[in-house]
Amino acid sequence: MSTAWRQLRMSGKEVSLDWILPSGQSFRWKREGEEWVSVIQDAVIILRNDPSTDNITYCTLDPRSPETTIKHESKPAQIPPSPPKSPPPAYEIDSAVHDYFNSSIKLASLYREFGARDKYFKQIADRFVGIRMLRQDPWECLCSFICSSNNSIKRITQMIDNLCATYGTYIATYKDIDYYTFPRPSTLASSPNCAAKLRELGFGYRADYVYKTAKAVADWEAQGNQLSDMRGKPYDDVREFLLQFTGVGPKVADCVALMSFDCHESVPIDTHVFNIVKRRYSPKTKMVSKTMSKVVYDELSLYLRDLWGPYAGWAQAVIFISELNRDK
DNA sequence: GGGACACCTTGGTT
DNA sequence: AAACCAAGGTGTC
Repeated sequence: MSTAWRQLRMSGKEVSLDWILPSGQSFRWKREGEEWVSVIQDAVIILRNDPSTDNITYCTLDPRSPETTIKHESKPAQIPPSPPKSPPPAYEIDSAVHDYFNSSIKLASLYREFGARDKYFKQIADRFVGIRMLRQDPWECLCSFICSSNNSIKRITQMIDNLCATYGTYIATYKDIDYYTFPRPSTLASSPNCAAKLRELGFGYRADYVYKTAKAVADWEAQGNQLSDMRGKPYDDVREFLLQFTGVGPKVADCVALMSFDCHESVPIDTHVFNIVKRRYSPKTKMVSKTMSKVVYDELSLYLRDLWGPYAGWAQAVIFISELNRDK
């Protein structure tokens, strides 16, 4: 039913799936017992956490397998079933998974540096180990974070599920859950009544943002561009580029820059980080305002970037998750 | 140019 | 139970 299990040679200190995958970087991971399942580069990936060996193994589903194709007749066949593709060769899956987890970046040394620069980080670091940034597909990341505005992780997840099930391409079923590709911008842009449909799918006022941005990106891509071309450009350029899209403000732009465009210094200031700064860092920042504004946003983001250094965004992820789990 | 204000919808709290 | 608030904010006056 699947290709062979392979090893993601990263220790628990380097990556903790249970912290990273459900905490609002990607909104597409499903937990199945000790496994985490999602789609990377249009292939279903199953990650298995093996605490006994302090290692993670993974495999990909073979879409042609009977076990994974049983459910076809039960779905509305609006999308013509394209002939099942064969799974990508193992080396491609390997490189995709390692790329997705930013595996060449060593977390241990980053934690050391953050701890040395910031007393508060040092204080919480022991309880929040293995928190790293994923390196996500640019369009999926951009689209997901447009949906994140004034919203909760739970509902964002639901919206993205609906989006993929409606506009994505079916890949395979695993443990009774169907997996789909993330729809391309051009698919959304050319789909009739897309914005209205998105509202029906629970997007609320974000439906227009997603549709307009999909159209803008599709047009731009039609001229021979690719979002991933922006990788490697300076943070300010990436940010300016992203801010042109409807539904993208400073916070969303910083998230996408950090999580998809390799801008490791980008520090998104969301409501949780804002709260924790008020509570823990405020005396140092002379930050008195109670509400967010563009100026306050820029000040805070810059302050934390200076405090944590070139990989400040990675420290932000740790702080963010610690705040999400404050009660635990 | 900054500061209210509205915005879809869901889930949790009072 | 009805009202209210917050949720990884943004666009618009």
